[in-house]
Amino acid sequence: MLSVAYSAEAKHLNAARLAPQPERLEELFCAVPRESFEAGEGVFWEGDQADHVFKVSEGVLRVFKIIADGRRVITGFLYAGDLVGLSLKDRYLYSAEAVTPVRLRRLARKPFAEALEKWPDLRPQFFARVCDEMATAQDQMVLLSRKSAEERVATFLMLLARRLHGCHPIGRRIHLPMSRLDMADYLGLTIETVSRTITKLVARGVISPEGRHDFAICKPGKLLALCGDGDSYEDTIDREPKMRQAIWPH
Amino acid sequence: MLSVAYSAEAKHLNAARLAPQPERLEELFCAVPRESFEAGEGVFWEGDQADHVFKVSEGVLRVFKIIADGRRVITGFLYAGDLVGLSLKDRYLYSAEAVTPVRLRRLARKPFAEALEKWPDLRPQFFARVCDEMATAQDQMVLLSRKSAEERVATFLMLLARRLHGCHPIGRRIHLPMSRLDMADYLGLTIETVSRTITKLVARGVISPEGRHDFAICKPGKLLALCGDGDSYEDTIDREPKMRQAIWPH
DNA sequence: AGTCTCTGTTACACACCGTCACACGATTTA
DNA sequence: TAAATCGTGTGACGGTGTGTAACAGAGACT
Repeated sequence: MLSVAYSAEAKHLNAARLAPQPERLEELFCAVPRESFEAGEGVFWEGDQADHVFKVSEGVLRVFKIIADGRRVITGFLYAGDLVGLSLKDRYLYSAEAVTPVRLRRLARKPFAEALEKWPDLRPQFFARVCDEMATAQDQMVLLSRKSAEERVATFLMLLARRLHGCHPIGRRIHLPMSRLDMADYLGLTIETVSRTITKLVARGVISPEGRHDFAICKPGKLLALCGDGDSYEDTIDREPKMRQAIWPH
Repeated sequence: MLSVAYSAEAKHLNAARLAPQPERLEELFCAVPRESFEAGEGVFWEGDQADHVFKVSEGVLRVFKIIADGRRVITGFLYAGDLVGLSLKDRYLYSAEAVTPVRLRRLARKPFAEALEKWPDLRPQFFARVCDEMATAQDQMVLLSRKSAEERVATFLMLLARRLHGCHPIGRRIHLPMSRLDMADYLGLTIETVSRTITKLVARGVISPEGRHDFAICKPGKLLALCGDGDSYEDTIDREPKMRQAIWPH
């Protein structure tokens, strides 16, 4: 199963460990075939032996934990380009399911780890990924700990807007591929509260619906203000596209 | 400033980069003198140039973020042995202050990073640290997202009990060095709710106060049940002391 | 001792959000 | 076509936790 579907990356025909030095972490995944998952299908489960690292190439994934009474907490949504399973425990810390139809590439830990050992240039990139994940987790803690329902929803919309901003430099449109329940479990709210809050934002003209899962941002400034991030040093202007190169290890 | 105050570690008299290969990550910090901070004093601030990595050797630190209206979110408490500032951004993601009088060792990023490059055996340990931090953050998200006030406080008490458990294998006593406000900002509650909830736990005989900042756990089983972690695969029995060695990179 | 300050506790009214219930539209099934 | 199912929106209602208090205790200081 060493054949590669994606011909543009055909220069890496061999298994990752035999390939020439990759410049980018993502290239490690080019050597393995893509797998497909239907919407709702599980990729791995919390507590499973954590044998693989994944790279999403299409679609959206949700990662979540379940606690007593079946309460679910979605700790993140993962989009194309994101890596999953980097947390270096022997077992997965969370479960992962496809929100939309998903295509991803799976790499066993061993070759992944060996690649990191072998090519030091990859390590800063890897650190940067883990670091971003940590930063995101911290922001989420802030959201869950101290933000109101409205601030949570606004923050979520801004998050998605920024994410799409990467693809569509213009365009104030957001697409919400996940259900209201997913949003609720991500934001620490209920579906009803999410629904009502969105309705309220629409009523105020901050956003405007274009179907159930698409919205236009009519007042970006207002939406940003509603996030409640009136925060220390973070500037209001869009930061430059995320540096994927870690600052250190030098 | 190469002299070392702590004579028991005098074998590492030189700067970390010149020292013999350390077996443990912590040893990197032996070469630098300890600094002292009074209770309430700041160590570094969110947004500061992240030039240093710290190891707490005595006392307790709180790390936190501030958002609009001065709302504060404490993302963690750090005890002796914990490392701070590992997140690999160019700027600190959070601020750090001393809860109690604190002594810590500070290492510039450069020698720290160089040590990681030079001695591959240290990398798994470093990964393990970051990974633990990630796992803790996830648990905290669960707590903040879906747990009731009582479950939050119970979880917090169990956390501290387990932490002290490392030092005192027996003894069902917990010491809360931080104020109720700190607890509240960590648990996403208000001081009043924290206070009320503790009172309730005392009234039910689950814990019993021994001064404002010390409690005895009278019914450990009950307290554990109140945590709401009735969770999938996590066993009820105490896990073996945390592995500090990462499973991989092998 | 007496006073001041700081932290923690308790009380009560209120707000936000969760719970429960049902309606609506879209899609699937009989 | 009718019925069922699912995701979603909206309303009424109530509970958990909040906010504003006042109060109690423990130290620190004169």
